[in-house]
Amino acid sequence: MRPEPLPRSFYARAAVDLAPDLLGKRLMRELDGRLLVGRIVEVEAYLGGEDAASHAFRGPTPRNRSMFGPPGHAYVYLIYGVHHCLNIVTGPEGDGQAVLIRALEPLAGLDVMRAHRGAVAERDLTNGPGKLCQALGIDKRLDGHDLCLGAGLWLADAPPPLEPICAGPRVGVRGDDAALARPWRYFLKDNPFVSRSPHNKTCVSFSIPKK
DNA sequence: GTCAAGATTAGT
DNA sequence: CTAATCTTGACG
Repeated sequence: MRPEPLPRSFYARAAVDLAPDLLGKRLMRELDGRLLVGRIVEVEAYLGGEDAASHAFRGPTPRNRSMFGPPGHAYVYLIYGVHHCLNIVTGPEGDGQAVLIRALEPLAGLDVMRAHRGAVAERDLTNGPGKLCQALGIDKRLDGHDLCLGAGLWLADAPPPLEPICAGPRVGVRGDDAALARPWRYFLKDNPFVSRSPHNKTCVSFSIPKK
């Protein structure tokens, strides 16, 4: 049976609220009749307006226009002209909020991921935003893709992670603006599939607020 | 039009 | 540390 896609209502809230909830969820990728599955272990929240590190900071452009569309869609862009990065659009339409998927724990279809990534260690298949896109065959053709259809690319529910959740500063974000230093990177403590970062040890413990 | 920097990665 | 080389914003 096919895992059902998470409903649009799941994505219709602030990125900083959704981001920690994405940890443990399954990222499903259907490619050439194969189902590739990864468990989300690391994410970063990016806001619109007040967040100078967000691509949405200066308003819509041809590249980032899908960020300003309805929640529950993908925002895929090319970084440094080389690597693709996958974001989940969140919040109200027009806000430009999104959550960057930074690392996965590979669960199924590892042979296909290896074919895309070459001869690397299993932990290096999907432990970075560019790496996981390459492993899952995600590129700009999926920019704007609706994640609520349950086809091609979508997210499926899963039990809450057993690992504690850590929060810390976002990777590769610099500047003087106060928002830039906010702990909007979330990852599973001591999970070996989290991308290597100097902040992995100096993390702030974090709990998902009860509903 | 030119130019530098960027939510990255693999390789000196 | 640097090259890979797409997208954007600052500038003339």
